[in-house]
Order: sequence, then structure tokens, then C-alpha cells
Amino acid sequence: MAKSKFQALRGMRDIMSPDAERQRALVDAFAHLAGLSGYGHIMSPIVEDLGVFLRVGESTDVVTKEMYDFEDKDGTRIAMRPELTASVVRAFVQHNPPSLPWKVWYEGPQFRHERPQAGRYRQFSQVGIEVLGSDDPAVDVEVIALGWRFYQALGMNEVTLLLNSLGDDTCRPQYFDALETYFRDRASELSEKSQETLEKNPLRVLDSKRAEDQAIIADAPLMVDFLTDETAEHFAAVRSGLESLGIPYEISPRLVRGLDYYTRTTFEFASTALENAQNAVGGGGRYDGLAESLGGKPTPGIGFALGVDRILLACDAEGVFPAPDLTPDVFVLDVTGTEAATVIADELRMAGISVERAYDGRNMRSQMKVANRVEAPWAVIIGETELAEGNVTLRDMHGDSGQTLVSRDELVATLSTKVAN
RNA sequence: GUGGCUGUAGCUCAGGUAGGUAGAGCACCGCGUUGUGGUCGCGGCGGUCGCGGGUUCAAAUCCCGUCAGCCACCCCA
Repeated sequence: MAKSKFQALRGMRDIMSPDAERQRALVDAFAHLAGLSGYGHIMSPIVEDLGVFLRVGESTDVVTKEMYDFEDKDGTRIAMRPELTASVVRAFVQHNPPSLPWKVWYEGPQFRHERPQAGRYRQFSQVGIEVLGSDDPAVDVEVIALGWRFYQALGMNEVTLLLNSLGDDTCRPQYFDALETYFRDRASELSEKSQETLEKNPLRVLDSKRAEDQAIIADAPLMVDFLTDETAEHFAAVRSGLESLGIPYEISPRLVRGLDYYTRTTFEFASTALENAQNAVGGGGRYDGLAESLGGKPTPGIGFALGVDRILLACDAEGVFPAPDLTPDVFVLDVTGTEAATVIADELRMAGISVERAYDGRNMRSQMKVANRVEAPWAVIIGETELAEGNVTLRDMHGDSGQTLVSRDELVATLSTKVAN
């Protein structure tokens, strides 16, 4: 490593070309799909009042331990968003959109102060959607399908959809109690860590990966056995909808999610191509009580967030969705030392032809080497004799058609045709 | 947050377990071709061996600390 006085903060990194272009292409693909389904783009602030997030996850590490929060210059307690659902719901409550359901998609960085690992960064990026104002199971199906179709659009095949229902206000408390009783009776057999988790939220004990907890978790009561008729019906409608779309899913009765606000339908997308523990490439669910807890009218909501960085890692593992090709159409060389290269490059670019060129008055051999390195299929050579006669030399860098003399007036037209092919 | 592994040129890595003052391949630059690339040949640039301290006549090499990355736990996207 060359010595440099500063480096990016822990868990944060510079995403450079061509990875940055690849990430943008991913977001473009997502925006396209979301647009096809009638979702509008929302760009919300990166920082919010701390309270926006406190309401949504008081028993979660995301909110209690990992949040980047600080006091603003006027004393307000603010936080860099650790997730986007809360921000979007805050925006929904604030603007009270007249026509429901309100459907939005988003993309952007989020911050969590965790110990970094591959696929887990302190600043990470997600794409996602949220729908507020309808609890029609068709909405659940549309949301899940959009996530699924997105992975497909990227070429990913090794994604598993895990599905569960966490119940609603009427049935969840009963399940919660049953689970708490069950775990408390066996607390001594649980790992120390799980005993702590039990105090905060018995549901989350189900998430433990510690070997000593597995036997107890395996026999724990299941939410599905506690669902009210109405909730069970909703869940059945969601499953049936997914089946009619041919979207495969796996019922995962112990799937719980990281944030407290989830109700009824919850789901996670896991990549089987990722071998490490960071194999969840997306997740989401219903949060029918969130709008109300942020001061709005009771409004059902559902959404998901997909981890951009992890998706890209999974794409690498599957060998799909490569970075976009940045090869220029044309490379302009100049040995006259005039402004001709500058002018011609500009003309071509304005005609929609991508152009790279040589700088610093290097000799022709060097310029050709650069043209070769960037793999431009065409080279425009500006020399003394050509320039004097109002011409330019056009060289085919790939094929064997050699090079021809082209009048400067016809260069743009000639190259436009060639590049189009 | 806990434990472990790793950190040498832009990249991938050797050297470290017998301390003696840094190497390879690729990449980059130049020459062979005073206006023509890809191959080949020759030459060159490039590192205070993550950082700080200690032991020693001498440290990339041993010791301590620290920072960063990775792995498991945790958490979750």
C-alpha cells in the first residue's frame, strides 16, 4: 500500500468504475421494473429525527446499538437512516397523499455501525418499494413478485423465497405469550445470548444460529398455529397468488425479521450462491401498525428492501449481470499538435458516438497502444497531410478492412453508420 | 460487541518458521518503427514490507500496541 494519510472509514468504501456503473445499471433495472408496476420514485433525506427510528425497533440491535445518531447544532437528536421503511412511512404521514394505495420505490445508502464483513458494510445500499393504504393480498403478491422478477431480470437463478406470516394485533400477542412461556420454561437450556434476547423479544430467539439453541427452537410453538381465521385467509390468498404466478416459495414458519414493526406477511430472499452468513439478499413484509405509530391514521403497509451490495456479490457467485461495457466507439489520435482532435472528438460525441482520445502530445505509437488497450473498434487518425487536405484517416481496429481516407465533412455520418452496426 | 486468520510495488503473491538492510509475474513508461496497436526483444519507473513502539550492532522477519480486511458468533440487506 502506498502511504496515504487517510483512508475510508471502517466499513465504508469507494465504489469505482466499472463497479459503480454496474451498481447504477442495477438501480436502472430496478427503476424500470418498479415503473412498469406503477411505483413512483421517492428520494427521502439521509438523516431523520431520531424518533422516526426509535418507534420502529426498540428491541433490535439495528436501532439500539448500531445507529449513527448524534446531536445537531441546534440540539436536535438526529440519526443517519439505518433503513428506509421508517423514512418512507414518515413521508407518507407527513404528506398524506390523497389517493391510495400510495406506491413508491427508492434507492440509496443506509448506515449501520456493525462489524464489517464481506457483504456487510457500515454504509450500504438498498433498493426497495413500499405500498401504503391497502391490505389486499394482491398487493402482497405484487410486492413479492416484483422482488422475485427483479432477481430474475438480473439473471439470478439461485434465489430462494422464504415466506411466513407473523400474525396481527389480535393473534400475535397470544403467540408471543405462548412462545415466551415455552422459552422461559427452558431458559436454562438456552445459550446465554438467547436468554438475553428472550428478555427483549422472544420472537427473535427463533433467529439464533447457535447450536445449543437449535433443539429447543425446533420444538417451539409456531405462529401458523395461532393465526386468526382472517389472518390465515390472507396468508392463504398470498400463497395462492404466488402460485398462480409460478413463483416458488418455501414456508419458513420460524422466519422472523430484524425490525419490530412487521405483521402478517413476511418474507426473505436468500441466495444459495452465497456461502457465508450474509446470504440474505433481500427481505420485507407487512407493517400495518407503523403509520399509526408515527402519528398517522391507521394505514396498512407492505414493502421490501434488497441489498445492492449483496445482490452484486451473489451475481458474481452466479456469474451473471456483469459490469456494463465501457468500450468507446472511437479513439481519436492526433500527431499534428493542433486543436483538430479536440474539435473532432467533440463533433463525434455530440453525434452520440462515444469517443476516447490521447492527450499530452504523445507519439503515434503510444497513441495507438492506448487505442488498442481501450479496445475501440475504430480509430480516427489526424495527421499533417490529411488535415491539410481536409481529410482524416479512419482505421478499422478489429477487422481487416484496413484504413481509408475520409473527408472531415463526412466523418460523423460515416462513423454513425459504422457504429450503429 | 466476542473470538480467530491476514496486511510486502497499481494488482496477484514469494521472502518471514536459521533476524543482515526487498523480489517475481501482470500492469505502467520508453526503445527497436522521426505517422500506425495487438506478438516479440531490450531497458526503465514503482515499496520508509498497514501504522506506532520495543528487543538487537542489525527487524519485512521476533515482541507489544494500534488500524484495516476477511471468517465464525452476533446482527441483518
